[in-house]
Amino acid sequence: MSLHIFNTESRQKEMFTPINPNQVGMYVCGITVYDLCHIGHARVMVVFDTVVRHLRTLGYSVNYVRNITDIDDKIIKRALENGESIQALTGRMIAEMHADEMAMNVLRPDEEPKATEYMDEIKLMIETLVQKGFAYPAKNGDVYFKVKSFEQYGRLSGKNIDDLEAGARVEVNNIKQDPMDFVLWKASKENEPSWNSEWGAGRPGWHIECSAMATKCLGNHFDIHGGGMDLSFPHHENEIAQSECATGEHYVNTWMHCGFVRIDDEKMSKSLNNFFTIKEVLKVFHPEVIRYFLLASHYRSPVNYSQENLESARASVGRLYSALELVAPAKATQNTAFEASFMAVMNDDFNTPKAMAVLFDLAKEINKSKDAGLAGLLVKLGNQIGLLEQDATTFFKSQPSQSELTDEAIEQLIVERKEARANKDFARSDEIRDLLSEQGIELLDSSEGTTWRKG
RNA sequence: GGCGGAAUAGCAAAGUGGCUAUGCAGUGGAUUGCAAAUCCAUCUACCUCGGUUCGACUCCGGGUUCCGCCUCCA
Repeated sequence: MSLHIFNTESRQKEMFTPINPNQVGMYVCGITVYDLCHIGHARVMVVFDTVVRHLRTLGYSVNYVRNITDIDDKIIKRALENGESIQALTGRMIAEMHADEMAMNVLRPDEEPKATEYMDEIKLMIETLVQKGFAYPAKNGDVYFKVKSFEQYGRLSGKNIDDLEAGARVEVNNIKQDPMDFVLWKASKENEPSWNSEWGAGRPGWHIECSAMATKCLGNHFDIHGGGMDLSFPHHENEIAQSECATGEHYVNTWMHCGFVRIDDEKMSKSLNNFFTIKEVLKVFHPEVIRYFLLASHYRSPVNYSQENLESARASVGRLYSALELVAPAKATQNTAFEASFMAVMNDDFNTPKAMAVLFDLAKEINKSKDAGLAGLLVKLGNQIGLLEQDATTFFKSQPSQSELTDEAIEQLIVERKEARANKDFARSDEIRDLLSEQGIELLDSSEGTTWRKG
């Protein structure tokens, strides 16, 4: 049983074999930090977090690198609008991003290189490309990559250079030798942050940042490179061109791209202004509910964000936790068919929806058998994909809710209801149940007494 | 125009050349003072038209519709 991953470049599932046995180098394109992260960003974070967790479960030592783009046109523009410095803006947004990740139970990457801290590597790579004849400085101080000098350009996206030119959506620019050429170094305008270089003051283009950082952190040739679908062209195509021309080595073995989060069947994005930030959604839904929602579809498929879908996800996660509330987990039972299926489906290109189905089958078995070892196994397998990390009671009490009631006030009402029930005053008892129900608080009676939960 | 991806029950979402996916919701029953949770049973499927096949939702071909990329984008 071995891991198979769908490689965007070959458009098929391939058996995964790391370059160095037992070690995996993985680079994922991170965020441009000019605003808060939205649910689309959350998907990339959660998907690749799940990939890393599974690779580690398989015993690989993973070096997970995810960059931060902390210099770019949008950042400059936003800082100016806000009347704050670029560092203040990016520093704030990076802190917010880390807070979002922590809330979502996303493990921090092993390295988070920032573009502004890799200027030497970036300039060196551009220099090499110019020296080797793959790039040229233009008269205005920009430096461009000569797309036609790389014969294999288009091999990742399956695009043909001639078709691209016919598309006529490329920037009109008489400074470039060819309309397809893309910028490696941008001459700075007045009042823009800049770094000195042999081509004059400027800053790097977006594509070269990733090539330089990935190469510096993981070497010229590494195992996995990931990102959102929209990055496969032109960003990743350009990375291949830059890196392979500069180093002369094959850049990446496996390309992974995750699908979009949609709103009303349209891509969620900042430019369309139809996005929900992670923070907004966390106000309404528990982080594990959001994580479940994102993993309940295959990572390459689109997911549609909606209130209904999140509510359904909440009920589903609740079913898993109900089993754990019913049976306190003990040490996980070893060598079960459940675990074998779970591993098998995860090894099949990270089929998390099928992995969930295994979890539900397991939950059903726990409900029937009351087997504490199986409950432990449910927790163990859930944890492998970043779910079921909480105690069941804590989970049910920590659902975001509109309730104004304090825990003490709720307990108070439960005591009052207990007395009413003892006196067979069921009218008052039901009144209290309804009152709490309106606040989103559910009461659960059992032989051991009454407990409550939110949601 | 070029390249790529989708169409599965009320909703969400996997998958398979013949064998119950799974979850939410619904229905009937057990259980409960009433509920919740749970268990048992149960109703809803594979866009369309052809072809291959003993047999296709699954393979092949033609349609239709939707989405993404080709410009910054996760």
